[in-house]
Amino acid sequence: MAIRDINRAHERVSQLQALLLQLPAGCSWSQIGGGIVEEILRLNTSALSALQSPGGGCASSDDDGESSAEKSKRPERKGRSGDQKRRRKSEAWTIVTTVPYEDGHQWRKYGQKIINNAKHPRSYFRCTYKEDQKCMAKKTVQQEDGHGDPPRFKVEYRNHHTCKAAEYAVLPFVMDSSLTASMFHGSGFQQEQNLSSLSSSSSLIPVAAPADCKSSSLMSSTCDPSSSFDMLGRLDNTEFNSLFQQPLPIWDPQMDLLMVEWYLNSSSN
DNA sequence: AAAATTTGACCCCC
DNA sequence: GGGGGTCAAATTTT
Repeated sequence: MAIRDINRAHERVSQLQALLLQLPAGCSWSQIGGGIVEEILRLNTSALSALQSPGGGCASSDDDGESSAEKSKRPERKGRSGDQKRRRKSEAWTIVTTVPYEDGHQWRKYGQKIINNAKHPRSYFRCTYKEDQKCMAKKTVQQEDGHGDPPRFKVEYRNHHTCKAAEYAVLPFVMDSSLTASMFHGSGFQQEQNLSSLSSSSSLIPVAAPADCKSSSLMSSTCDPSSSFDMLGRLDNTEFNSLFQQPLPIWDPQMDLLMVEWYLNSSSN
């Protein structure tokens, strides 16, 4: 479906934009690329709204007539004698996002399951480098019932990445809209000066926000309700402090995940 | 050919 | 038993 492809392109360009923001301030590549990215995002958005005008009832077509009469019996499964101590508590954390698959890490899907009271199946992913680097990170993705247009997904993570690739990963994420809006509008955060000061900071934290957050000056792309990735900015520790009224932990490869945890904790109140 | 996904079977545990 | 997580053969993609 064309709309899906455009949405996908939008996500990827947004990611590219996130990468560009990491370049040093005033870097000409960053500025040129930023302009290009902005234009692509604009084109995507207008193409999307053009395509979506004939109100297509995107009733999720549930094709269920799976007439699998015969199940080929698989050879016997080897007894699982190797019992590794798996009583690790294995802490898990979840986020809600419209971009569940692109989170800066590489994942390999290893299963999909229909869940009892859910309309959509749940997908299971593990880190691509599980084999060669013993990285035990996993995640689970499930689309929430209810919305259709910008579908929202619950992503549950287990185990932090230990692979080398985690060092370079960036995590743009989207979280609950009401929470985000209140954060960006409160706390006397000056919205006008952001882009320049943000891009000159040394250690930056990726932040993304949903469509209904209108303070688009944080980032160069504009907010559009039909896009799945509306706003993305980066904060240094000073800005983080004033925005969230909390000291910024030392940056490390897992910072993205720590930040998500903090968001979630502060929202459950 | 190699890597990733799909998909039903298997397994654990409530 | 059955819900849900995982395995791995078959299939698809690159």
